[in-house]
Amino acid sequence: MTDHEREHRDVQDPLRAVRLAKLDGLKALGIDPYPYEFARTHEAAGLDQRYAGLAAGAETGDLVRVAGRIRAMRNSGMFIDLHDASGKIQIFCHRECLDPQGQAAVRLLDIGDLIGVEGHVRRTPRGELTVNAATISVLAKALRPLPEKYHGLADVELRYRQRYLDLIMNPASRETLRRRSGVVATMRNHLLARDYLEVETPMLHAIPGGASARPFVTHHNALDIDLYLRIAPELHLKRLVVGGLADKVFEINRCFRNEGLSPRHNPEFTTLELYEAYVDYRAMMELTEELITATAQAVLGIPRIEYGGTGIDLSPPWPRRSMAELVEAATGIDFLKLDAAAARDAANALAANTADQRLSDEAGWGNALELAFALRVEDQLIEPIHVIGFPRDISPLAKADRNDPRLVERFETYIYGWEIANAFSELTDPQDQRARFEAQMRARAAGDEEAQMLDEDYVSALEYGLPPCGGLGIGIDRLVMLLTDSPSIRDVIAFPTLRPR
RNA sequence: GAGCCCGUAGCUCAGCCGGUAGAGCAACUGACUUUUAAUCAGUAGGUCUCGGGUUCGAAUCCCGACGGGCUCACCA
Repeated sequence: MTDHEREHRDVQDPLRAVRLAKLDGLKALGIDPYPYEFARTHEAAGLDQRYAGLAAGAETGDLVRVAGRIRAMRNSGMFIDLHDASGKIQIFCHRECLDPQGQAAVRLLDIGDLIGVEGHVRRTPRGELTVNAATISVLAKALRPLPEKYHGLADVELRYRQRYLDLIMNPASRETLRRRSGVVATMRNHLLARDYLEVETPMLHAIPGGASARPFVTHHNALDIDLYLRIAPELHLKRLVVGGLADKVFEINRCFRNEGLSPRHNPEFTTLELYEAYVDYRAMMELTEELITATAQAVLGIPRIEYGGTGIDLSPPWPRRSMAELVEAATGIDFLKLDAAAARDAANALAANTADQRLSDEAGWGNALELAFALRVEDQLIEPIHVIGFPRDISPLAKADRNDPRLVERFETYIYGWEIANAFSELTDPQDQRARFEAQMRARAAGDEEAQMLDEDYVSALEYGLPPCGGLGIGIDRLVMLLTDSPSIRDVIAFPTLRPR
């Protein structure tokens, strides 16, 4: 169906025609169905709280003004359930209290309309807190009907495409997105309280760096150049530390990766990235634990989550185990004792039983260890854990391990088998950084589309001197999934990417 | 990108064993004036996602397209 056909059908829709006729009826009464303001005195939850002690059957002389969306009408409109963002309040429309224009207007109201009501507060004999409407203001006439009141909007596609309807109908959807806001606010406040400076760095990059991923390409007309939507803010944030803008910086914002969609991948997703001068990755482990337990505490009240029926205790400290150690525990193979060729063979042997990927002959020792980890360890890491001892060849921006040149000072934090955080002792040696980039460029030339590109200006920045520095990234969407028991990333993103209809 | 599953009234769903489509809610008409998914009586509402095919006959069987979900691959 084309847009034009859909629009035509909407115009033909009898349910819509009825509402349009009522709209005209309201105008005929001299009522503006789309007015400019309504001065309300209370939200529903505020009234509930204030009148918690009001006895059933009791009336008050208190005049209040409330506003919200009509969600139900009973007894031919005599009782109206009015919902606002805070909750529900019942409205009573009776000729003994409601003015004549209000009585006429009620007959033209529909479920879904937004109205404002002024009236006295009472509690009905059956115990429902109620406003006896003296006047009714139409605040927005709805031309489309709401979904079914009991089952709500269940169709997942419609829930994502018409999130506004989902939010009207499904309290759980409102709760999830409110918790998301709570997570972000908690992290921001936590970092600001620790003297981190919040900054914003470019979304449009000439060279997409800071991660291994395929970027979106776009075009700037005036400059006539292609630009890339950023895959990570990392390199710009460290430039700010080089400049001494602050010793601690952070950014909470979107990244874009041109890869497949899944219940755990949206093309645009939100990360927290932060950098702190003069500390190493061990400080980042402590900070990760602080931030995540603080958010759980803020939105759940306890440092414990329940995800898909699995209870997970987030209480710190979390164990720190090396990738090689975990792989050996799972497979009996000590990759630290293998050379690159043997490691490749061992990892490929682990993949042999499944349809999994295999390593090419050029793959390094680190790629082999990483594959073994992904195949045999990753999804077993349910309780929070910091995986340390990452291979150097898959970590071009991390400083070498102090004791083992094959490794770097990097960790990833896993919860429920998902990578939630990724952090390093940042590589600050410009010559080493150039060599790492060059190795990436060779991998790229060999066909690895996700290998990182050489960013000359970033190397220049390092040549002016980046202090010893810890860096940390936390994936906000997945963290929110865990904290809201959401099975799909689309549940925690208000407007997830969908194919246009 | 591959495999499996789904698409019926505005919404939630039956019907799928082929015989021209049904319920509840929403809407409309009326009753009822202290209800709580209000109730009662009645009315109206459908290119069964779209396009082909098989058949006397297709919502139902087959093929294709479109949209979605899940799994896998890439990845956070």
